[in-house]
Amino acid sequence: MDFQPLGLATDLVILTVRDGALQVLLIRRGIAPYKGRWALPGGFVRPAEDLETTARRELTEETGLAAAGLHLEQVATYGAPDRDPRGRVVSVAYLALVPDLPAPVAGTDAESARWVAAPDLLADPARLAFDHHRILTDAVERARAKLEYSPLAAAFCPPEFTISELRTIYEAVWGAPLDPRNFHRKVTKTPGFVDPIGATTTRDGGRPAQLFRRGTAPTLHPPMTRG
Amino acid sequence: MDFQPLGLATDLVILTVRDGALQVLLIRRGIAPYKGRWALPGGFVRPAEDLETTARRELTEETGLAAAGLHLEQVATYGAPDRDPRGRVVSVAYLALVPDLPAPVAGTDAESARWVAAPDLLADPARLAFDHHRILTDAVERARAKLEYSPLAAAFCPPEFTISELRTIYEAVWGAPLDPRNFHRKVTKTPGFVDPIGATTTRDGGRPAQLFRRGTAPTLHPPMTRG
DNA sequence: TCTCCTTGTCGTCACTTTGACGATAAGGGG
DNA sequence: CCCCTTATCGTCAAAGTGACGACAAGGAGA
Repeated sequence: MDFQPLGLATDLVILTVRDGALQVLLIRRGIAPYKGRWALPGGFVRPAEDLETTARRELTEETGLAAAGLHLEQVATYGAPDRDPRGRVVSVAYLALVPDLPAPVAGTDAESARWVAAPDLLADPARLAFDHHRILTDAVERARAKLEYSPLAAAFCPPEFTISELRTIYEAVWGAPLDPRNFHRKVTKTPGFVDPIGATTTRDGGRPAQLFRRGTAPTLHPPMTRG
Repeated sequence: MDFQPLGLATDLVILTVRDGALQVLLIRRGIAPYKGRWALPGGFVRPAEDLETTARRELTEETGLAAAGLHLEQVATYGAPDRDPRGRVVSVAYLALVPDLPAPVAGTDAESARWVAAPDLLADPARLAFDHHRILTDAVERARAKLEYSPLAAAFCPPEFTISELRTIYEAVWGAPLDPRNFHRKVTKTPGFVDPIGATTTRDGGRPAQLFRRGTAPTLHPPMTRG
């Protein structure tokens, strides 16, 4: 066996859609290195703790949300020898998708945790600590790709949602407007994407809209088309 | 910092297409645990060695192939606390796609390294050591998905190949026959998938076939359709 | 050499899906 | 009650797909 001085951590890319924009949860680092800089939330894996358990624990700690129902998936692992100046730290990155709920950044003071618009971060490779810009880039690309072939956009929505609300998610994540009529047709005709709940809502104004729940299909056939 | 007794390893899923079938390179374990069982090739990450460097080094060691031009990508990281009875070992899995070349399992004796048909392995969760069945499952699914939206099938081929040879790759990886005429139309009409080399070959028998090289498109629009 | 066999490549045709966009439905606010 | 907003349905042409016929161009064997 080959044990060496090595830290194992997970970093979280927690995405939500607020005010029609894709946002990432960042924390301001209180200690060196990169003290005072914004970074992805993360932490070390405890002995005998599974990687996903670590990620889910941190997700709860940072957002105050019950992590049980939230979507969480592994994205990639980053292990460049010099990625952390303190020593060898290998980080497993996870992507979490959370709905835009009332109590977002609970449990931490507002100074040190914030939602930040993803496009701004992606445009500036130097704004985040460590290699977190790369992690964020990979995670956002993963999310964008997943919206194409999975019904995962619903993970950004409350349990019951309208087609328009779902479209808002796609537009925010993909960063491009979609035709409401074609989107409606596509979503309702793709088997297993959404199931009508039988009720309507007027919370978006205008004509009352049907409410839907996420369907059971693991993948969409045919997929949604980007660009 | 939080250093704990921890091993960091990489495991390789090296895929090729031989005799029209998708095959995986396995090695027979010479030491406990799982002594005598078949397993994915892998090894520990050296101090100050990048993860991908480790993977590429092992790819060369196991196959005898110059790893420079081979496709190698990270798949996922497996870190269940009990996945290795010797202690906590976290493994980063990589997927390699190699062409069916004359000197496949060089540098090792034939007893301890072998190409094995992937479908057989996938069908029997108990045949591989550790959690390697899960790793293999994830890696093969990744490969199958990538053939849909990327020109990666060419990584299984020699630099110059015919459309039929490419179709053989798809059929082997997806495990289903494809219509030669529709496949030909699709491949040649998808921009950036393949570029004609201007020469022909009769190595497949029958009418001479155009030779192609892999195109430059990173993704296929529209994608190839499975099932 | 000629015929047949094998594989490669081009076409056709019906059907589905997509993108663009007009039109109508059904609430709420003045 | 009119108008504004959003929801939802419909239409139509263009593009893509699946099924399959037909011909091209080599090699093998009679």
